Amino acid sequence: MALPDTRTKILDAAERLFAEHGYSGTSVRAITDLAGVNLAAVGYHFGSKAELLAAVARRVTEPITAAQSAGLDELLARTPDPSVAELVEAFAGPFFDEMPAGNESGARTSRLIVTILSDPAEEARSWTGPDEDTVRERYLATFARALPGLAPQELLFRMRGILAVTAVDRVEVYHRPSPACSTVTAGEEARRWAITFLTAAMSAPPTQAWR
Amino acid sequence: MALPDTRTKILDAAERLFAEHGYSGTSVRAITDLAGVNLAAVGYHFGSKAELLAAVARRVTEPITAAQSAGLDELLARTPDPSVAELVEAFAGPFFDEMPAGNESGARTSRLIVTILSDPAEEARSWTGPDEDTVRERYLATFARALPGLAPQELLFRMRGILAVTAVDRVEVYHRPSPACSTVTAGEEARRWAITFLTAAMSAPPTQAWR
DNA sequence: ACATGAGTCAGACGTTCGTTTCAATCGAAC
DNA sequence: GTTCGATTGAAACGAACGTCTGACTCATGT
Repeated sequence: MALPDTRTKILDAAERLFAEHGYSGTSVRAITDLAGVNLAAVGYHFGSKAELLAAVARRVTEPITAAQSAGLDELLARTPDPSVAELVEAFAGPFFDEMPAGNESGARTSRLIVTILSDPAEEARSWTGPDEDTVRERYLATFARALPGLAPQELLFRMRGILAVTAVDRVEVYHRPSPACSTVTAGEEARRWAITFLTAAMSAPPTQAWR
Repeated sequence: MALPDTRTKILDAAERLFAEHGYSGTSVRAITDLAGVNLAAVGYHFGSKAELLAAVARRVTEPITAAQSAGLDELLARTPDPSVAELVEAFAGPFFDEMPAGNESGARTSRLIVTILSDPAEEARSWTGPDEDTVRERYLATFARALPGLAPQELLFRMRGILAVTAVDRVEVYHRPSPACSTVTAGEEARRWAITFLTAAMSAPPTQAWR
């Protein structure tokens, strides 16, 4: 078993700390301390704190984007016109697959995605590649075929809703636990709830007629 | 027309900067510079940066929470068993009312709510009062009556979904003024779309049977 | 006229920030 | 054994951070 190299140790520590405290709230020193490496190693391997964040973000989102793309490929190979439920599953599923039930690192990964997506820091918004846009456009087009009569703007609104629910659900928007729900929701259960919730939402009749 | 006093000027500037750059990303000096007041005024009027955030957060959320509470009162006075659509409207509506179409300060308010709700900084989580919890519990109970057969955990999941959609949609509105969506950033249209989306989602059949 | 107290001011406190420097170290190629 | 590029080490850089101090302003009450 080979020890992780300095670069990987930095990425792991940064992933954890960015997820817990955000970009501005995490110092380079805290990262190198947790990683057990020298302070200058961040500058050497990544150039700057902002580029480190970009590397962390890419490492986390790449498998998700790839799974979304592969899922759509499979779906379209099976049937030319997938159902809304199938599309929701293929789009939202990979977010949950990164977080198996009881897997602490998976929970941290989800938390990281949310933190980065919602981080207002300028550095947290300029790391995306063209893949994310491509996948989103492909799903948009397929959803449009499955939901005729829905105006493009409203479809876009609903797709943002998918992202919102899958992502923000991972954060405890209510930071206080409700007395009604003391038990933590397991990953698999949340996945099924989200699919149910989002499939119904996506299938809603158009708010206003279009065409 | 009376000029705003120092305390209000600080609150206004802090609201804007916290919304744009988050808690950790905003310095006290940036706030006082924008407000045109002395640096020490923050310490004098609020004690610390964390307490300033709490004051900003309370000023923004209080009218929303009050409107949610009043809306539920009206609804229950009209009918003992409101529909899911009515409940969604009463719960999610006030978030949109804070952002009239074309109102820049309203957009900033929405952005601030999201930023504070999702800010991982410790200081961003200790400002809520008991009102938010009370209102949430009341809606939870009424939703539970309108949706028999839905497990409490799944109901809580769905209520988080409401917040996720209303909140994160505002982020996108504020940050991505893409030309395709510039016309739809109007508050009233997004409001109707959200109600449609969320009513369908809340009305979905339970994922698993309960009781 | 004078004392009072809330409010404002410039300035400095010690700390932490991201980044940089440069010497020391290592492994492999020659 | 020597050389050399790649990596790590300790230390320091200037800037910015949140907070605090003590003097100053000024309307108000006496």
